[in-house]
Amino acid sequence: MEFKDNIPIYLQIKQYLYRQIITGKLKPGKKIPSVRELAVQLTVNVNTVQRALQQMNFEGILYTKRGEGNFVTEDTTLLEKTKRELINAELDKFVQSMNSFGVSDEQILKSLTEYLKEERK
Amino acid sequence: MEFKDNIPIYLQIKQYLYRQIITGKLKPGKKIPSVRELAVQLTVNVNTVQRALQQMNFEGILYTKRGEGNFVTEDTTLLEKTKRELINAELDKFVQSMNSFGVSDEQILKSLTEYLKEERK
DNA sequence: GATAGTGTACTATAGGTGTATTACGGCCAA
DNA sequence: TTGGCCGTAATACACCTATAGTACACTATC
Repeated sequence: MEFKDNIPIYLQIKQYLYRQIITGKLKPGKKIPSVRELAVQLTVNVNTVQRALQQMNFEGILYTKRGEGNFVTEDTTLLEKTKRELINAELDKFVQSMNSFGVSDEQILKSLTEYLKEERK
Repeated sequence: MEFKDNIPIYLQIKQYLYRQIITGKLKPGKKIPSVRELAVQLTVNVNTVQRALQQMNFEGILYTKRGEGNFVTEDTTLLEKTKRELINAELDKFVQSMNSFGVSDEQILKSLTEYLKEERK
């Protein structure tokens, strides 16, 4: 996995895992790869993976069974809520950013529509 | 100025200045506040400001007159180009992010439209 | 020339991040 | 019980970021 500089890797791992979970690639109640496996797979140190998992554990999106592994929460309500929140945060960031460039709400929609058209080529 | 953790301050300063320039709050050819002034204004160390300015200097968006100050470039073509690039980068990030959440292009437009409606309340 | 304001450079220090390594304790199946 | 996975913890090291402080060089102005 490639990591951007300027953003801590453990945060990028969190993002990665959140996306895996939200898109259903990692399913509720299912075991996720072990810290050592993830460390190898992401070419990162075990400690770095662990920091990400610890936080996600704290956030309730994962739970840990010592000696067994980490599992995706079965709380589908929380999962849905998390997804909505993440999407909303993206919208927030995006609109705020565009506004700070002096782009009005109407222009944002226009730009995005054009962009999506361009992208499809 | 409030800074987000997890992103280097000097990068946030760059973003801030880019936005000031792009939105015309800092005009082409005009002197920008001195490093010491900015440092106080942004409650940050001089060195941190300087790193941001150095990079922007290198990028051509600013030019330095030693002993006088930093000035916004008069190359309006570059300014326009920069603005387009920054906006495009935002669009890129946004769409990519939404896609990674399993949101299709059509859904993105829908979500954004709804979001903007909500926001206006 | 003196002064004030500008950018620039250097050192030292502190904290966060990431790595490498070692070690310990829990779980499970052979 | 043993061996092999698990998560967890602690340590030491290196790097980047940010701060603080000091000093120097350049410019304009009086």
